Amino acid sequence: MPATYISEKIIARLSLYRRLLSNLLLDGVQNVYSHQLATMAGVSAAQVRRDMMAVGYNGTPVKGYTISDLIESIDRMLDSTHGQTVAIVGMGNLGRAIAAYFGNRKPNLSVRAAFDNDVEKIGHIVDGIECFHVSEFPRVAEERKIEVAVITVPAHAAQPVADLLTHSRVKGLLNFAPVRLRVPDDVYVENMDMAVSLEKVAYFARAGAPRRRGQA
Amino acid sequence: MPATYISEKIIARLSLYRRLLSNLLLDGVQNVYSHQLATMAGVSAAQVRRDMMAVGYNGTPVKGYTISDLIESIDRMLDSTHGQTVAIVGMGNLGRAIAAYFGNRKPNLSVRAAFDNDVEKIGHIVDGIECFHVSEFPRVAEERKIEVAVITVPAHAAQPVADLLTHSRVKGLLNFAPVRLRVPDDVYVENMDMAVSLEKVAYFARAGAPRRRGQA
DNA sequence: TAGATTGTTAATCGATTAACAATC
DNA sequence: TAGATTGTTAATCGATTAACAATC
Repeated sequence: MPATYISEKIIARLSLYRRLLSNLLLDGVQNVYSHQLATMAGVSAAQVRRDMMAVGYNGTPVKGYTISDLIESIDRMLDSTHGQTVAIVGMGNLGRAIAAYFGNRKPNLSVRAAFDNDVEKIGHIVDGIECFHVSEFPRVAEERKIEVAVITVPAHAAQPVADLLTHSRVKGLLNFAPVRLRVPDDVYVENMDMAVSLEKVAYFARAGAPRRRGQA
Repeated sequence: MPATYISEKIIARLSLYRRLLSNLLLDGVQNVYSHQLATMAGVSAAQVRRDMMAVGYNGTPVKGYTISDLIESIDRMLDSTHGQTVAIVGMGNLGRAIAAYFGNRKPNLSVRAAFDNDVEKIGHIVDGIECFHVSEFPRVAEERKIEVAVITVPAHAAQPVADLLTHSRVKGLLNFAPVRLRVPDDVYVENMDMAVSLEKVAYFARAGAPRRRGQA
């Protein structure tokens, strides 16, 4: 692993920190200490300080971290300079819910197209997002420079869809289908496996919640 | 940690194994080797063998694992003997999508009630699930023995809802709201943070997918 | 038998925390 | 200054894998 090795976990934490910091800023708070941010994020203060190191942002012993500057530093780390375009594939219940959730919230990471194989849905604009037939994906992906896709199709359709997407320019998938996708090495897949997650919750509701490391 | 310490990760893997094994069984496959299951689950063969130890199930060098017996062993580990009841709180787009997704699929873990604060929705049956006003949660939770809840309310409502649920008998939460919930120590929370996940995917789509340990 | 796979331990790996001199 | 917090290293922790005798 190179010196600049960035783990998946730190990226997740940075994304969370950024949201928490933005909310603080809206409340008029301007500085924050590592232990405050740690409490909000559910991690240890040492973890926060280490993450700040990774971001390359320095605080001061007296004022802690300046929130606005810190957000900028996280932006530099997480955000693409040119912006990224997201597509949602599968406009069933879940796909539409996610379209509503993500629809045009951030300029830097915006949902710009939806796809389905139901002819009824095609051509319509749902939550401000234009809907195409799946077969049009290669063309639209090229036009709109789609690099990231959310898969919300039924389980049996997920692998063929993933194949189609990765043959276009897609390099990242957020997969809600209860299937492990086979993709090329250079494609990143994050599985949102709701069935597995619910079973985990049910298990620990019964067996008792395990102590987590970060929570002293 | 006691000798019987069971981590969150192994529970997630067992849940995944079980689904994969069920699918194999439907295809008429009766036995499976550790390396086969490992490939399907995206983990190493050694990991699978260690997990089988944790489950207490023994295979044989010649036939590997007998799928039907293995599923039974996983059932014994993951499932409650008396069944568990799930509620969905927040019947917006996402809540309804999840209701449709989980609605009455498994007898052992069934969604038995939904809650919202919109008077329009109350009294209706959506996807076979009865909908109540949130204020009725304590009563209905007691009647239907609800131990697990899925939170799909807007961010600002999530903490008050979590407070209400944990004051009833709920011991496990699957939280879709982009908020870290404060809950008593004995309540387990699994966060499904879609915004964080999407940002992770966007980052690694750009930076290149990291090598994962399990994937040789 | 011969050979692939198993159960199981020891070694490895990576992430997290504890600790503390430096800092403002 | 006095005191709380920072950046940073070393120690700890837990999870994963490598390895191999035992097995069928």
